[in-house]
Amino acid sequence: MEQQQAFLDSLSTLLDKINWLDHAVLAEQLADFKPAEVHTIAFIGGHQDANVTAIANGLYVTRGAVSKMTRRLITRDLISRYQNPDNQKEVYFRLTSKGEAVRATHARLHQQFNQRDAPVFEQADPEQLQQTLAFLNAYNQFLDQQISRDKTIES
Amino acid sequence: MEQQQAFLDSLSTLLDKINWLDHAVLAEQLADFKPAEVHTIAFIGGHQDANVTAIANGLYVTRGAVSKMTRRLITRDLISRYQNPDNQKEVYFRLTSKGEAVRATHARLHQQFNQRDAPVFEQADPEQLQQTLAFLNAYNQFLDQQISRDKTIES
DNA sequence: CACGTTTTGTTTCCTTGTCAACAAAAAAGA
DNA sequence: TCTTTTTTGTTGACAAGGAAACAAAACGTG
Repeated sequence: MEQQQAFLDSLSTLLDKINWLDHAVLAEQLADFKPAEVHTIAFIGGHQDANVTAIANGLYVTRGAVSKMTRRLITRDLISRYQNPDNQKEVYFRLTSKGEAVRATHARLHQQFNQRDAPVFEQADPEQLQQTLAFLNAYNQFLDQQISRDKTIES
Repeated sequence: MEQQQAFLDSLSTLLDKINWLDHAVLAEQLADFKPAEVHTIAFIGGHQDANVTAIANGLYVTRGAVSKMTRRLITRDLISRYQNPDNQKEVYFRLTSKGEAVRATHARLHQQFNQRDAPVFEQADPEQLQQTLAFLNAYNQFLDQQISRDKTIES
């Protein structure tokens, strides 16, 4: 049990630190764009025909949040909105050329972040790394089960 | 490099899912309290003589955020504020009995969350678990170095 | 001690997100 | 087909936090 708590604490602070470091660079290199804007642009750039619901699920935010964010990105000419002729309900998004430029910069910075942390992965025992990935996968699968079980109970 | 990215993705979505599941229970069992309120109460309950700066560092938020939150918690009679006679600058906090009750409920729910995920830890190879914790520790230490290096460069 | 520097806490404005209520479209079922 | 249910996107009120500017207290050093 203490091990379990230690794991979770380790995990949360790890991500807190990474975000802290990344954020400083992002704020400087993509100064004209808010973090959430870049985040959404990156997702749309990586997922063809993404609609509001898909983006919300992918970013783990509500549809309301996505609806507002996409509206802003459209007015800033970073994404464009389109629909399927035989579906008047769903709304899809794609990047404009301006949005694509942001996505490219973001991808470059991400590689830079990876390089920053690369030593940790190079110095680690490959076996240890493998074991870690395996455990994270197992945990993720377990949580997926829990979530789908929750959803069926709710109904 | 793909391994590194896989690791980070795995990690982020893992925490997203845990938060999702926890949040549903918290919202129901501690309906009168916002997540951030409970979070702050838990920290103060676990750290004697916590001042604004200490809480901010511990929760990875700004002092401004803590200042606002503590003000609210005081008006809701969940914490109380006190100072040291020989220091007119720092402000410390402790839980009221009402706050203590919230902390206790929160602790109980946390145990419940741990029990929910216990199977993952029980079924995992102890060696695998050990390796995972070791890797997380190594990564955390590396980031601590990076952060302190950043701070010295800034100056 | 006195003066400049640092630390601490607060406040204001802005960004981001949730929740809940809603309307319109699509899907499901009788 | 017609009706009911579900899905999808939007909006408004509000919660939460960050950044920057600020005042007051504490510290450091000549």
